[in-house]
Amino acid sequence: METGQNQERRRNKATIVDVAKKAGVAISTVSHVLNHTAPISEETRKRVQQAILDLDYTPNMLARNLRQKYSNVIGVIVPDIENEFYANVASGIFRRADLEQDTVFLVDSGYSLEKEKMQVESLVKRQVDGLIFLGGSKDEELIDWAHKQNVAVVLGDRRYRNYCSVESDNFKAMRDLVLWVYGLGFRKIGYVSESLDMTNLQDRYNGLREGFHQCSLAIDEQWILNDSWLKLEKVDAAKSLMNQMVRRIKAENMPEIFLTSSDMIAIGIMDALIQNGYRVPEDISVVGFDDIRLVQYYNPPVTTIRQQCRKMGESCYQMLRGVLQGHIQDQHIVLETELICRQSVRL
Amino acid sequence: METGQNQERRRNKATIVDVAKKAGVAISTVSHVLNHTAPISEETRKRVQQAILDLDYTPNMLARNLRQKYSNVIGVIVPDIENEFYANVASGIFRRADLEQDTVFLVDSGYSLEKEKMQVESLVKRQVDGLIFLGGSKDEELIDWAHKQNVAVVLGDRRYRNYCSVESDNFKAMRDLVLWVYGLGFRKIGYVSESLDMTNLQDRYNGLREGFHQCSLAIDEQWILNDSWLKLEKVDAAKSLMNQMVRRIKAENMPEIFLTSSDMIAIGIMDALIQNGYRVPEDISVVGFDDIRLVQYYNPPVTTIRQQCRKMGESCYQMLRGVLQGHIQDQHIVLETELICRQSVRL
DNA sequence: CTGAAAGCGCTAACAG
DNA sequence: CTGTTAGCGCTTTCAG
Repeated sequence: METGQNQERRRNKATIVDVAKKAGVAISTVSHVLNHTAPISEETRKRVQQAILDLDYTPNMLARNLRQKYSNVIGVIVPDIENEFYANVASGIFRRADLEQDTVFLVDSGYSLEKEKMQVESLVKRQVDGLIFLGGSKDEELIDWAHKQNVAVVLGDRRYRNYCSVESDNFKAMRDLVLWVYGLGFRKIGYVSESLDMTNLQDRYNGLREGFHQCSLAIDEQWILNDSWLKLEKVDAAKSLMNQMVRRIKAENMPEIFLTSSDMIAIGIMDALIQNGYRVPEDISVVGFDDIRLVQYYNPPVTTIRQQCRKMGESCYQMLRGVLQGHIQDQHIVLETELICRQSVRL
Repeated sequence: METGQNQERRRNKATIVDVAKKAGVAISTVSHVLNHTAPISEETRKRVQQAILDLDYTPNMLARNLRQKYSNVIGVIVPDIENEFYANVASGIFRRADLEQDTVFLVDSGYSLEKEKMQVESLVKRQVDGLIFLGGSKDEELIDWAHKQNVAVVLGDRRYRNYCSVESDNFKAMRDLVLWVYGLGFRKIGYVSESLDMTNLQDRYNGLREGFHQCSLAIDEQWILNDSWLKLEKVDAAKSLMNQMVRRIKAENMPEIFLTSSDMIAIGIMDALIQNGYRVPEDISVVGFDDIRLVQYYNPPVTTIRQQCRKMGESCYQMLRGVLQGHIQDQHIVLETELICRQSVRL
């Protein structure tokens, strides 16, 4: 932004001084009627109110917050707002925050640590009271830094140290899923996931292993895909990766079912499978994760693990308020998931 | 937020004074090394840098912006971040803003004027340089107010007065669509849209009428649905509304094709149609609008009008920078749309 | 109940 | 090249 220009902006905005002058009262009186911070005679209040209206005065929060040491603003950092899951969680935060008097500012880091750093610094420098980190990875230093700068932090869909957090029971979800498909008779089980650099992904993978273990199944590495590419362009990456796998593995050696860490990945896989002549679920079954809107309309509708996105957002916000008020710390909420049976699994 | 608590927060944060003291220099010197606003000897700079590191000092932007009169922050207001269209546009803004040094804060108004008002006021009071309003309606006063408060405003996917705006060519898109389906042989054409309280919706509707006019087709009101409910829960509302229509209108009097103002609505309609025994597109065809990801995976894949969402976001941002720098005003960008033929229209 | 005055943390002249 | 100082707009004692 060009400075010369901007210095012109806001030049003629009315300040509290103007209001005081116009109303013929002291500055502090205006402040008091504004904040109901002292009893003011009906008569002067009226005059002040009128002056405010006349001048179209709007208090400058920067100045106010500079004094007050708190801003009633919280920041939310998401890796990718186009991802329906994050959009849903964010929505939960917004809806919940609307009920209070907080304002929440959302920023999108685009899965880039560098950008995230800029965003978080920007938020912290503007004295937000708290920060909610949704997803994200390898940014632990940043979280610690924010915390050291005295801003309250809450983690959503992830976990780190003893920062307050709320997440799904990823381990249990995936373990139980394995047990379920095992019960259905599946033995050749594949798994496709983003690289395991996020705790939630790691948990799911661990749950998977535990499930395998409980069923005395050995993991066949050739059926396991963990690719970091899957994080950014889930559908396309999954499609391409699955195409490779189909080329690499003969039909009789393919898994009977693919479990995944994300609905988008499941979609990509099914696209590839179908293109390669496999029928879903007759030849190969697929299970998603998240239950985003897309999967219920896919053909076939996708069996998936539903996360309580909205609830997650609401809990994050509630929790943040708790730590802000000082009566919560080191709390970790775990949300139950739910298996949604549709038609992508052969029963 | 409880005041007592918050006043404790940030108590021990280092300020520029601490840094100056520690480095044994004047305050302004610190400021200068921070902002590269005067040449500083290598030696003192080093000392200052070290002090900054030692104290974990972070500049307080509130204080800085209080002096500088501009904040390098822009705000984005969306009606609903869960709506993929807005998420895409927002993403375009974020991506484009990352390239510059601006930080952008997004807020979600949840289609509520009251909430939007709070959000916008909050943004303006915090001295954002500019605001991008995406969608929204009946908030003209608010826009005027923001403008009067000296913040630059740009409108996305809408239009109002001579505020800078960027939107799709909604009129043309819908008119051409009518001509196209007419050319395909369709004569009984229905239309389902949110209520016409947004300029973009109004434009589409006008385009529709113009198309009808050019084809010398009369509009059959019983085939036209404009319901405000469709704004909030598009799919469910559309489904329910279509169920009603099916019950109201005998099969032989149903339209041969439904045009819509949104993909979500198209989905809802198709769901209802299919549930009622109609085949899409054999019995009735449907066309969407937006080309969100969902529709390419629907069964059948949906023919739709693609909007350049990402581009819209990028243009909004660019334009805002333009007006901030003062070399743009009263500019209105119109983005072309594209007809994406899939299988929901009988050819 | 109202007013005067001291800052909050920082920048921007202006001197030295 | 470095230091002094006067505010930015507001809140908040503390007197009156």
